[in-house]
Amino acid sequence: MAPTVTSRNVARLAKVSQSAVSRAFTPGRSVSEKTRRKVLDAARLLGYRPNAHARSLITKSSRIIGLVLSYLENLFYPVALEQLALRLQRDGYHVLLFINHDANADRLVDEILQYHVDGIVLAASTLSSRLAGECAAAGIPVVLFNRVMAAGSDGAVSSVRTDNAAGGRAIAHFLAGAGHRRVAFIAGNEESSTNLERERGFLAGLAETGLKVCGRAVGNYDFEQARRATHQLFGRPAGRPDAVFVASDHMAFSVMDALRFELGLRVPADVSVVGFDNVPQAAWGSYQLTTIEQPLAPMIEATVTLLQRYLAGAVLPPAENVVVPGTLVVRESARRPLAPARMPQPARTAVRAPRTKAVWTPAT
Amino acid sequence: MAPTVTSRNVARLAKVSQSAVSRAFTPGRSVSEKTRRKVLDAARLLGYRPNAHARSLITKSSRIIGLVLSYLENLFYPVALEQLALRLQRDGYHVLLFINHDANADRLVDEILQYHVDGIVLAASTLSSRLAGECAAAGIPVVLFNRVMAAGSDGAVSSVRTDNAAGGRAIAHFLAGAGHRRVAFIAGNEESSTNLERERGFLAGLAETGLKVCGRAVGNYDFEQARRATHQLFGRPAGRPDAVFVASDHMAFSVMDALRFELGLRVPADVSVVGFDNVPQAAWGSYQLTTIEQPLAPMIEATVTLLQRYLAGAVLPPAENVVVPGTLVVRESARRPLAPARMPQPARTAVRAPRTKAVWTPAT
DNA sequence: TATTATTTTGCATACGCATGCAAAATGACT
DNA sequence: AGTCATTTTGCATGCGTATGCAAAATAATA
Repeated sequence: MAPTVTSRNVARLAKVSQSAVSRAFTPGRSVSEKTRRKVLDAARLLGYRPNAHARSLITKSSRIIGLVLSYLENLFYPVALEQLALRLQRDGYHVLLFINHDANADRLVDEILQYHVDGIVLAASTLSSRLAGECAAAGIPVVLFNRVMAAGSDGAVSSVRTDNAAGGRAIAHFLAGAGHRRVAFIAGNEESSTNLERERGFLAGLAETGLKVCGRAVGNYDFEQARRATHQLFGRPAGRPDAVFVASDHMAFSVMDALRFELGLRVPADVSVVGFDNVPQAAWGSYQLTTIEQPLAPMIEATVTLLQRYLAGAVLPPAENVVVPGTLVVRESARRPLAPARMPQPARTAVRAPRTKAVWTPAT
Repeated sequence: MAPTVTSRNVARLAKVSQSAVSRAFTPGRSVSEKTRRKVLDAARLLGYRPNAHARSLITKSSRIIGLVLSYLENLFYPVALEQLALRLQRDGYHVLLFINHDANADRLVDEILQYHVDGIVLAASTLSSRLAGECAAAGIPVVLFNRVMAAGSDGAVSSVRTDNAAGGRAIAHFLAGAGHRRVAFIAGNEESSTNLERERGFLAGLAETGLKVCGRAVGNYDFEQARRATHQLFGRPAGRPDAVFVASDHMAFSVMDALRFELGLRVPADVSVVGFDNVPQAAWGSYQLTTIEQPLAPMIEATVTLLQRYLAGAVLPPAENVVVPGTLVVRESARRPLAPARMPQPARTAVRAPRTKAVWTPAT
């Protein structure tokens, strides 16, 4: 195989010491312009680049962020992934990917920790508190993306998410304002914090307008299951809902297709459909989906900021839960309110949850 | 920060030597069951996991594969990414992600090589031959995914792709067989090998049935540009095509939306639309897109096989270009032929291109 | 030019682990 | 119990780099 080019080889060629080579490649180190030039020339000649692994062994920083994802078919995650990776690259970090279908989180954690990543972004599965503890013990910061830890978990972990409850509530008022009285809900994964919050906000919003949900089915954030849920709710004419809030855009597309092409219903004439996420497809002509936008840019920014706060500090800052406001994007998949929707309080406000004290303390 | 747990700590606790710890964590090494147990117990107690960077420093294998992608909005890539990452995880490898929007490949290569990845999968941008040379010099195998090197490039690099030409040809015969006489083409990125091959095959296929393309526009694999291309081709009634082959599904969705909702044309009654890729959305009710399926499973398998052939061998095997057959998936977006399409020769055949000799030789 | 302040450089060492080698331990067989 | 084959173990070293420290070189000042 190719003989690895080391800093020593460069040093010899440039007639300087190995340390000089190292310093020439480390911004902010003391090197004269002359030797720096000599080193870089020699390095280019030999095709040398510093070995990141050897470097991380000493600096104790791999400049790698572990990202845990599950299914990528829902465009929300690929797009977020792209943004996050780009943002991190700007700062010299890179994303090591972990796909986690089954919830076999044990092996996953082992694998992640072996790489001594500088941080973990979790956008799949819910972190067990045991798992959070292990990362904490290893001194690795974890940021939950688009999810929070189950209430009552002991380990406090930082998180970034959209204000799901406010979004659900805004949708309730929007639908009620449009005169809908028979409103249904199609849930995602019932365990997930996103679904719990969206549903809670939705029900609360309905209650504020004197409504109750008239149908509920579970789509589990899956395209096919959402289709079945649609048949379940809209299969028989009797007592059919005239509006439905679907817990994610990805499912909402399935719902619209099923309504139109399998059940012969018109959207929005017969049924109003509202989603959540505002993935790119929501703007496509075939769907024109009214939905709550999850503002990716600020979410990514918050994620990176949280990570950096960890990386910078000698002392570990407390866990923080960032909540970003979502925006109702009105398109054509749902009837519009005649008058602007009335809401007791503004549904979208920047909410910053009270900082949770970190339970885990840095081991020296 | 957390004190790093090393193999020495474990060794001390387990009352064995550091080498014993190392061996206990390396399958296939000589350790008695007794000490192995002792070591694992101590390791669990301390929360020890071997440091992948230190390990890779010695073994000269990072068990990391670099994956270069650009835009993830076209679902083909996220899905491929997911499959690939899963497949590699099974073998103990992991994916380090590089997003490459602008074609600033120089910095990219520097970054990748620093991590001493065991291999590179390139699914974005076309590798300049200079770049291929650098990877070769560093002894890092490169596999192009869904693309090939520009003809005439000196560096031979392995690749895996669908038989794009055969696919384009099959589509031509399919459309001609359905009685279409005014057939247009919407190109992707005109530089890309995928587009070149698909277009070439399409034109060849049309020629075989005595047809010529009656319109052509460029969508550059972009949703919005595909929309504009559609207006360009179908904007005026005079001489309007009655069928169009769009170089990717992702663009085809845009084309269908534009035809239906902006130009008031019916698909397939007024215009037949055919795509390429068979991304999940192609099966969705709103599109029901007739398209060529890129068989992901065999493509991933071939990619991994190629990589492993490199990783295993002490001597570098020659570059190999794997071509996998695509399948025409007939749905509702295009008129169907009355009689089964007649084709001089079967359009889908497993073609394995002649092995290209590797131009670069291993440096020792 | 002599003296001091400042920058640059090289030396030596450590990061955490795998591995060749020889010593020790174990097992097999007279 | 004694000899030999085999397995297990520990020692020592090196992978490629960063960094503290002291020596050397340079710049600044008198």
